Amino acid sequence: MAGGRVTVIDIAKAAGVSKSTVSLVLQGSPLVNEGTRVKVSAAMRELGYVYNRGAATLRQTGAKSKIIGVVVNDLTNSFFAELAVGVDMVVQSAGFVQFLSNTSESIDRQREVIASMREHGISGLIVSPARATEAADFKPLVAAGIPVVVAVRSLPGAKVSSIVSDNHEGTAAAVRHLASLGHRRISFLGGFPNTAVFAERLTGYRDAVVEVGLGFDDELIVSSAPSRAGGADAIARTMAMGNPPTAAVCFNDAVAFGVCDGLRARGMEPGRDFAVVGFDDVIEAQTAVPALTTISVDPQGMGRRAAQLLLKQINAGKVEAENVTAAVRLVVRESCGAAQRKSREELA
Amino acid sequence: MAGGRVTVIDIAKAAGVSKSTVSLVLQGSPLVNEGTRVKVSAAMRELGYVYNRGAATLRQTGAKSKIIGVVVNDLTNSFFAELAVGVDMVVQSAGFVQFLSNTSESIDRQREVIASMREHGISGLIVSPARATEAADFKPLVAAGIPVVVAVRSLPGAKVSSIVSDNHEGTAAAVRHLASLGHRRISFLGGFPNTAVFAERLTGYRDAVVEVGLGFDDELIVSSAPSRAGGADAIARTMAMGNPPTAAVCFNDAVAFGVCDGLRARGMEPGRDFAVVGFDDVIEAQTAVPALTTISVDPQGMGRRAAQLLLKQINAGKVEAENVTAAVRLVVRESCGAAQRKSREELA
DNA sequence: TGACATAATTGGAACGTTCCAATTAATTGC
DNA sequence: GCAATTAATTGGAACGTTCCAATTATGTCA
Repeated sequence: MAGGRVTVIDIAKAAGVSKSTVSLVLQGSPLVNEGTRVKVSAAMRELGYVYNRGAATLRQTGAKSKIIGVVVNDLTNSFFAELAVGVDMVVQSAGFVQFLSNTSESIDRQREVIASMREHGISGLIVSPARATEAADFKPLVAAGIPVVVAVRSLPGAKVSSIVSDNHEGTAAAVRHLASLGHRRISFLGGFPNTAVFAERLTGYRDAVVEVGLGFDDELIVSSAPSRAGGADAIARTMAMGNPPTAAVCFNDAVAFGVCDGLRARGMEPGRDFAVVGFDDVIEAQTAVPALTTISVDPQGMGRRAAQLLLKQINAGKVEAENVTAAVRLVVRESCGAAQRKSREELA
Repeated sequence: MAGGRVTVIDIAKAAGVSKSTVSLVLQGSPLVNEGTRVKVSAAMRELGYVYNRGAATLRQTGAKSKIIGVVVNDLTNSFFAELAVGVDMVVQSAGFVQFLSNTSESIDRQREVIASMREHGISGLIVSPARATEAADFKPLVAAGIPVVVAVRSLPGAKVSSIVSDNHEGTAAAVRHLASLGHRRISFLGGFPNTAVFAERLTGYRDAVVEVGLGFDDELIVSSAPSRAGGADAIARTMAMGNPPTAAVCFNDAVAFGVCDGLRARGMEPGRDFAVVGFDDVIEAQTAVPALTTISVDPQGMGRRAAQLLLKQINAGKVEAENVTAAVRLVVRESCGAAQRKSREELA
């Protein structure tokens, strides 16, 4: 059975050539005669040869391991699963293979995972960082010349490439849409204020709100945990104030769902009595009742672009940080009160 | 910057010992003196040493690579994403690292991916096979002594371990539940008849239907694509017959959603006019309207068990196929008409 | 024919680690 | 105080590959 594995020497012997020649055909060199090439290939098939990439990588100076690491903070969230699929697509067709790990927002786990990946000689890393990640955490990587692309969540001072969705434009579009529906008091609900994503989405809101001629009112900003429960909490606090808003753009879809819950608890129907817009366009957004109007970012496309960015850097050898922002688009469904109730046709 | 990487020899020199000693501390051998151990460790930290697992694996006879491969047919489906997370958990805490790839149901892709993993020297493989996978596809793996665990979809004649959900018991439980609600004509809708999963779920249905004293009626079995569209189609054909059923257990949740669509198209409300039960308990099942009564399988738990199974085999050295079936449970929500609607009845 | 270019092949050395047998240093027994 | 034991350490050799310089075979030109 598992007798000694068959090596390049075995097949050299079988084909009556030297191991060097075998190596040459392995890498498709034009130096080798057509006749010997087929002879060698036949022997490989015959003996069931499997290439030992580890040995090859060891010999080659440098780190051309054909492995790229992917680290996401929550694979359970379909947004990140899609992201990983996008990465896998392009990485795979470039002849690389993907090391994927999930950190569950644990920074310790993230450190372990990245260390392990380094030991395995990854030639690049795509990471959607766990919450408390600091820019310095990637210092050793870039010092070792390993390209890093940070995705989804931007990392303030890090000297690495990044790809994030256009948070600013997203919330701005949401505000413009709500204003066009006649809303004059629009809230911004949910999210932890000390994160980069929050800051970006908030300034998008703020800029748009003055752009359309509504004044900016501090009172209308109500932060909370970026979760369903957080949303319910935020809307409760919001509606308790003197001059409550009639619409809200939410930090993300989870918050938006919570806001809907909270509205119903006060006897108000989202979409009819109050307009709600989310952010992310998670799958549930289309099937929920009412279907959620939200800002859609294409996670799979984002994964693909992240991978392309990384591969470019790997091939270039030169590591030069590049920051790209992915376009987003407003998807109008029911929760903003604008549309026709026919969300279901989107599903096919 | 990226000057030659620091090796075990460099740190040996720095610590004033031999490379052998360094290797010893690397593997935590008790043979090395405490004093030298700290000296060496210090040097490692100082010089920023990173272990080269590839070189180590090369030296060690055998394939102890500390890499395990995970191949899923559709990572976009949250069921499989959860599965992967479960695998990652236990694999990770056992000091292994996960190579995850997505095949998108492409058998060619699957072959490529597995070949690539072999080249990288995986010490085990967990795979949820793409649709047309044949048992023979894993022959080379097991011949090479690489443990394989097939998950979710069983592979008829393969001599590998497997973990599948208890399909038989699942549909049986659904039938019993519907019968207890008074239904006398219960359909089985959707799914491709030529798959193992279909066969298991169907016999579960069939056995239960005679067990509760309803006769088995061929007419009540209507197959279709295992998708939302397929479900809509199946229910249309079903309701067109002479003596239509009043309830259906569906091949999976997607089919069940399609059945709901189809019912509404005929002016019937699922849960009130017709009972629907799904299978899988995808996330949308809880948020849909009406919330879907379904058979829940815990994909993350399944992933964990698959990983445990695999690790056991890796450690045992002996490869001995073992087949386990994971328990399922009926989750009663609204679509079967049993539960009282909470707050959403106005949509009807 | 000899000189020379070109095509194809080849033996060793190297990559960073672990293993083995062997060496040295420290400790014990009597 | 010397053999015997134990504790620490060590220098190669080896893993399977690729690279390099060197070699052999083949063809070309006056």
